[in-house]
Amino acid sequence: MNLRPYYPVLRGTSLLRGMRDDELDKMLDCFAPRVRRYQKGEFLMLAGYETREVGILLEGSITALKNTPDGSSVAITEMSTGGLFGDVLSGSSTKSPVSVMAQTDCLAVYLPYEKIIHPCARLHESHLQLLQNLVLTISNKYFALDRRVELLICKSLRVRISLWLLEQADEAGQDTFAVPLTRAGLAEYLNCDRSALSRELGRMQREGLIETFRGSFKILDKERLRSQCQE
Amino acid sequence: MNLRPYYPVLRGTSLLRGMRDDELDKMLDCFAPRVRRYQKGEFLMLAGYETREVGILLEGSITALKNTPDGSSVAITEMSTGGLFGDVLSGSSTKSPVSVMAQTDCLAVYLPYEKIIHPCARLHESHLQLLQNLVLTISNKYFALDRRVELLICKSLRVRISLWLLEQADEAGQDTFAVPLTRAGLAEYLNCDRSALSRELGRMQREGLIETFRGSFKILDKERLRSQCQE
DNA sequence: GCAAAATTGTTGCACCGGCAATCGACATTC
DNA sequence: GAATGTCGATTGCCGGTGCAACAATTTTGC
Repeated sequence: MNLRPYYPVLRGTSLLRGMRDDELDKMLDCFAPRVRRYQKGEFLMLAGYETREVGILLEGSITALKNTPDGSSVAITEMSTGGLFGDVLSGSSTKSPVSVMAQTDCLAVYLPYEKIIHPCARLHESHLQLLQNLVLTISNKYFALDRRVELLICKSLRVRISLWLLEQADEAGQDTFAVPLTRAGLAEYLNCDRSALSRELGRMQREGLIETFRGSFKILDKERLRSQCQE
Repeated sequence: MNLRPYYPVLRGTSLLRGMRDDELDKMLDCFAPRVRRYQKGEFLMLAGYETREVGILLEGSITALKNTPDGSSVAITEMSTGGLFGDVLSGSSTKSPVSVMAQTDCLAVYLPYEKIIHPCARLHESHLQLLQNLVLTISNKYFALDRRVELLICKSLRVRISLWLLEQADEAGQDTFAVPLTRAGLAEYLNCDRSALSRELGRMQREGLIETFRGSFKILDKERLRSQCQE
């Protein structure tokens, strides 16, 4: 299958960021990737199985589901066109802790991990860049998870919220920002009850620390907010 | 510096697992690694800085410290000879979230990340293995952290303990096992108070679920223990 | 433009678990 | 053997937060 029409998508991924057409040509020639179409609701990946391929979503969107200890499953991430999945997994010998389901009809291409990790003898410069990108991608996911842990181990909800707000503001580069999260979603990320989150955000507003409206947040007193984290 | 005396140590690391002498010779020749000695209490790595080297501990032991939001720092890991540090970090563009301190006098060798990620033109087979090992190492750390998150998001302490016990038993391959953790250490991992942990373990013993003595645990009723995790 | 569904805020209640203090069992050192 | 330090267990207290229920508002679908 000719992947050229999808080169802009591929270039947008953290794995193949900024690669030129001729570079992609050469690499994809090496990889001989398989491409597959899915209907909404089909599974691209099943929890409990190993995988030796890195998937890139060319069309549509997907949901990652994690099986809870009690048998049901909860959504943990959503990804749209250009999304990468199986990247961490294919490099490890672990069985997948998540299933990946097609949220809409979609199209995915799979790069064999063996080919990625074993640069061919021609040793294309772009392949080395790809390797670096792979490690970078995985490492960044590691640190994202690490920050999450740092949030989760904070005992009081007030601290978790404060840390999260400061982190978001830092990321946004300004003290006013919006996030694409509902209250329920934020509560889940912060691992607390939705009503408790509302309650605490309300308190923090009354104390003049922040202002909130839906997904928008404004930090009014950064210093005092930082001091909330002390314990 | 001649590293030959340390080849057994290097072979024991997840990065250079099982490499033959001649392979190590060739690779270390490529890498031109630096070696440095530290006195007890010196820092091998400082939080807040980037690093572009993977460190391997050749002698002695080290402690990884994480700066808490309130300014102090807590120990999160200890490593002895053969320990690997900076592996995840050097592949990312993140600033180190941890400092690494020499717990005893020690000796470390540093492999430049650039050289690791850019296999030289001679394309040694062992270098490709090294790359695979690097990705494997980082991926495994990711999944270890992922399991930690899964523990932490469980609301009740009873569930967290039950999950942990089942995971440990699974890892040990039998229902009786010992872990090198004090109660305080376990409490920290499970993110709870030490006394609360004792209380709950006591309750679980009275209920006939488990038996504990110091660092030893015995699961008496695996089925019922699993059912504890339901909510 | 209306009904249904989703999202958010609010509040009372109950209870889990953090905290602090105390005790006993052991190990280590002088 | 006395002194000291480490580790685990126990207990009373009470504050934070999960839970359930309901109201207010916005969004979605037809």
